[in-house]
Amino acid sequence: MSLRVTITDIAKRTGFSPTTISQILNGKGSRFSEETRQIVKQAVRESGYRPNQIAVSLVKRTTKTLGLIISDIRNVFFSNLAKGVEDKCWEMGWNLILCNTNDLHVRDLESIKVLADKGVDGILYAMASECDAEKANMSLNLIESLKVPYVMLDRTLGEHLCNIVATNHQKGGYLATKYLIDAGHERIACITGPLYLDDTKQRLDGYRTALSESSIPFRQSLIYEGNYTLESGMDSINVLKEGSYTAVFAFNDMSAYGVYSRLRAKGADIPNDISIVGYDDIFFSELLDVPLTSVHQPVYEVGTEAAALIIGDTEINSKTPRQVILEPSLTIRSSVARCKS
Amino acid sequence: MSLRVTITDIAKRTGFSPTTISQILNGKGSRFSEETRQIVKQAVRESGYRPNQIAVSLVKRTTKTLGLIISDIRNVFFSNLAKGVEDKCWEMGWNLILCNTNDLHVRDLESIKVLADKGVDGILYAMASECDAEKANMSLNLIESLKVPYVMLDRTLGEHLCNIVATNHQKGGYLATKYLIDAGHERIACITGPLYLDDTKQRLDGYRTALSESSIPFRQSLIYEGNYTLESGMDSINVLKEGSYTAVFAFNDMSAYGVYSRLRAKGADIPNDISIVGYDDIFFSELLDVPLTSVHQPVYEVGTEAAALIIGDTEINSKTPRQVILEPSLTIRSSVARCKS
DNA sequence: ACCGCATAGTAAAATGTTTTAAATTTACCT
DNA sequence: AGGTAAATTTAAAACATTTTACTATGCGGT
Repeated sequence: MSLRVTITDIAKRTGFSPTTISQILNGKGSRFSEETRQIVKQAVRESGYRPNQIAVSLVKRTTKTLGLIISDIRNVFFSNLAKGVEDKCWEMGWNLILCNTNDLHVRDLESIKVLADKGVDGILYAMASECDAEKANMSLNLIESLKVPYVMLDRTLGEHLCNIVATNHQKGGYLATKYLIDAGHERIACITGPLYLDDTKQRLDGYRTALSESSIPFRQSLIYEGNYTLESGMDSINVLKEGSYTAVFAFNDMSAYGVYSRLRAKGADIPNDISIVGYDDIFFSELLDVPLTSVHQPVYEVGTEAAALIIGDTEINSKTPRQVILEPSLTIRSSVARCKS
Repeated sequence: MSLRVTITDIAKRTGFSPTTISQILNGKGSRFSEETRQIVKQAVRESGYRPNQIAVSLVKRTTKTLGLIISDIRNVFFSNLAKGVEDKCWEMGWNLILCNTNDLHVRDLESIKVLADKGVDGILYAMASECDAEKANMSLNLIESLKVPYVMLDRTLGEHLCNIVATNHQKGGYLATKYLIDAGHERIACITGPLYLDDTKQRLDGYRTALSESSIPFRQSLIYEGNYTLESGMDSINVLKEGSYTAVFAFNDMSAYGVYSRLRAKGADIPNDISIVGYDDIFFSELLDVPLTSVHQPVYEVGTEAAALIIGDTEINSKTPRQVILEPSLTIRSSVARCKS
């Protein structure tokens, strides 16, 4: 009384056994007469039979499905990532289950369990930025105890050795800073993300490296610890001492928009009074009144690479973890001018 | 030899039968002694047993999973929608499989089949804008032949009667136009989407209604048929006769950005020379140099409503189709000024 | 001692496939 | 004919659950 046509229906209809149908359809047991093959294929075509993937998954112990855990799909960073993942999945005939955690650690945990229950063949995990080292370890221990292959996305976590595909944040920080230095800037304010995050630290490290390479002293007073929001970008301008910097390097575009709008509101001319470099190279940065120069991360590719890593090699967790680090580049627009002072 | 602990493991461990374990865990067959219950629950807790959802799905014929078919998750419209859907799914203990079609009809079709194969309990379908009436019918016939409950998102399709949750496009078109008229504008250019799409037609209808309500003649020369892209917004300004309009109503924010930037490049002062109203109320519209007034659609709510519709009622397709129409509103910012001429 | 009934628990079937090992049929060779 | 090898095809088990229908045990009442 089932709605869908099953393999047994095809069997009855053709007079062969389910085994025969299955083997012919899967190209196994290459010893069927050509006539039988044709009959079976014909019946399948006519009836529109398609194997129930739930049953297939149960016996094959594989779902050809990936789980993606991110904090918010509305964030363009994650939607780009998701697009990359989904495109690769499609290409390989896989599917994607999306889990939005709203940046809540507990939802990270619950999502991992649910995905494991659903039998996904791999989890792509962009850890909540709410996670400190302890919480991160909790997530990773859980996922490992569940024996689901996984790869971390974008964000490394201190000691824990695991598969990861990310962009080179140190390099990104360096690129942006070096560009400003080359334009003659020495007093470069820095709007960072939360400093307990590895990627933030790495960007800051790149900033310092570029500075010291040009023998420019590092000044703590030019560092503002933000949290990657528009608001924190705005706040930074209230806090940083006016006139103490000629350029600002914001660790993401969103906070760059914040400094941009606050600076403008104060009557500053961008880039002639203050230069700005962002990070992320969001599409909209191009549309700003003065288009924003920004560090471009190959986010889409992070998605495709990560998916490829798992799909190509489900034995992934038995081998030594792999680290794929993609290189950022600088998208030069109009928000930086030569330093006049 | 399976990795995960199964119900049989719990059965052996406790000395009870799998039936007992299952019934206790599912709160069925209420005739077990309290002692037995405790023993079983204890064993479950200690072993970390969680039912294999693939097996559960096979027997229960339900997956508690929704499929979402959209053209591009990077489009903020869709990521908002997806967020709504995912949030509702999470709330109800369901999951979401995401299918990106890159706006290709063939991928719509294939996605529908794959989702049916995976046994999703419902499909949320935002039809590719590439679809004309014929293709749309093909999709709908397929999905109906597969007997998967579904609801169309945002875009209606002429004759085919089905569940749909969408926003009131006619009202949106009216709202925007009326606002411009109230500001004294009479010659209002209109940058539409493809005119074979129902939602475009409806917005245009709203525009005409507002016009005729104020006895302003409709002029074909002020209509530019775009395709919802930045480029088509830019192109429109090249095509429309300069000076023939004092305001423009773009049918989405993206094309509004296009007219905005082209107009600015020509030295126009917005809003004093030309007023602009967009449609979508994308987050970034607020960040523009002169923030864009735009029709706000409750996109997130379209997602939650649609998910709720299916989750709450899997018998959905046996009943008469339901239409949920959400109302748009106008987000007023700074891109409209009183008409001077 | 037997009946009826409530209580506590379980065996077996079912879900739709794949896979393994075996059965059947055909063909060929003496 | 009889035997063996090769060519086809299939029965049954397995995957991990839930569900249906049944069994077993004990107890009170006559």
